[in-house]
Amino acid sequence: MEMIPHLSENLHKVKQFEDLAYDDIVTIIKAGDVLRFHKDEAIFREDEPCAGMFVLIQGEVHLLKSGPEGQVSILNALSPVIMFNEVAALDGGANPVTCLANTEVTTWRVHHQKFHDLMKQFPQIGFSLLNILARRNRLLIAHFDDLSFRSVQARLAKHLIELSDQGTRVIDRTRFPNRLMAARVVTTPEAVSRTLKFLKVEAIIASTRARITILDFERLLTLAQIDL
Amino acid sequence: MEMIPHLSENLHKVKQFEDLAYDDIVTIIKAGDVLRFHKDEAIFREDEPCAGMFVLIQGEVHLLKSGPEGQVSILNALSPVIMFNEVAALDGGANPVTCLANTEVTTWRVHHQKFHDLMKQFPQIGFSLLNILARRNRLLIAHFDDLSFRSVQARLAKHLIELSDQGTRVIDRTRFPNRLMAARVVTTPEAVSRTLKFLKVEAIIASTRARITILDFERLLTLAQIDL
DNA sequence: GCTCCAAATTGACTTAAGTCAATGACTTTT
DNA sequence: AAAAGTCATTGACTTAAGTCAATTTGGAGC
Repeated sequence: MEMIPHLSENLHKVKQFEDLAYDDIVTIIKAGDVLRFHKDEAIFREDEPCAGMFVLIQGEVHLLKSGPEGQVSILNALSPVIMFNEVAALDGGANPVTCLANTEVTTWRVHHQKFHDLMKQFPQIGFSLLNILARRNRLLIAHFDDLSFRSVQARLAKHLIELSDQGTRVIDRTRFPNRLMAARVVTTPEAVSRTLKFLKVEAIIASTRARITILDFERLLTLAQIDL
Repeated sequence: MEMIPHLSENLHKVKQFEDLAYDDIVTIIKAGDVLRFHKDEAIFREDEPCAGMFVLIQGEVHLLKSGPEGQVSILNALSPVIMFNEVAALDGGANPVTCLANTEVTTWRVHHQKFHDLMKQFPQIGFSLLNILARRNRLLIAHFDDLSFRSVQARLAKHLIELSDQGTRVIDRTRFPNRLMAARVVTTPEAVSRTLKFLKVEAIIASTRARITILDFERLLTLAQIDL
């Protein structure tokens, strides 16, 4: 338990836990375990019995759905510090999605019964969970909208905007290979390649094997069908 | 306020309120208003400022997203007694979806600030909201899965199963015209028509202009890619 | 009965996007 | 440096599903 100081610091960053005293945090930490995963390892899989409530401490994880022929659609990419699988932990049902470690990953986990005990003991956890769930809901509704009304081109344009939102206009293709973008946009790597080529020809992006640079944000927004 | 006894009975059926005393329910009712809507009237629209938290008392409402060319994708059809627009009420953001009255409708509504006051006063509301949100989340994840991996044929097969789940093997086409099924399955009325014809030729359903009868549940499940 | 109407059906066509296979470019290993 | 491996790119083809425009159907009302 030499990890408790370190962990408590991390758990404290989880919005649900931010109003709690140090002693309470220690209590909470003791209710769960630290689990580590290697890159590309499955943390849990959809339809399996509830794996519990996780907090991502280090690394990056992907929440995804997999199709009958091994296709993969990514719902969300998570960075620390954040909760996940809270839906299954709440209702005790099967994991709704598959969760893969996209890097070396450190998590903290509580079984869902214990999680319920904690919520009883610290009602604050439950209340802040409401915000998380509301946010997740909005994200999922946005996905529904995208898949209902946007073409692959529009979805990819939107995704490029999102990727560049978090920093510069440059996207490192070794971090985001076509296969990964395809999974996020719900299409194939070939379609990504062709769409990127189109954007390149139109001088909306510059693209080498190593990186994509956004040249014309305005037109990308138009293609993404985003009206401001 | 002659409606209070009637309303209190209805609100009591909302899971969030079931543990509350009569006096508390009266307090809650007074915090909101009863609103009525005609068939096909908009109760609120997506992207507009938070319309508040609603409870459906009577009638049926559709939660939907609308596309740039007037297309419509239905996320959910609600029957009493149930809450809706809780996401916007929680975070105070814009309504995430459009809500249409599918029949004459009676609702009860609280503005989101008052809703927050109520949650403070009656924490039970917040806790049971967690369950609702978890359920909504699972529904949305299922939609994501459907749109990612299932063809129109598979989605329609699934929808027919869902419709017949709630009763017999017979579906009244005057209640569920092609346009409506298309909106639920995220496709066009023509595609619904063609798919129904295919199912008819394959003797999986019988279909007249008035009603659809499911003949072969097993094969419908297979087409819907549902494995039990 | 007949008329009118909205919805369903059907045909013909277009199109976005998936599939499969070949090639090319860069990286890592040995 | 050669070999192997991975990923991107491109071409050729297929296919599911959307579009548009008749045409048909089965009421609802007269």
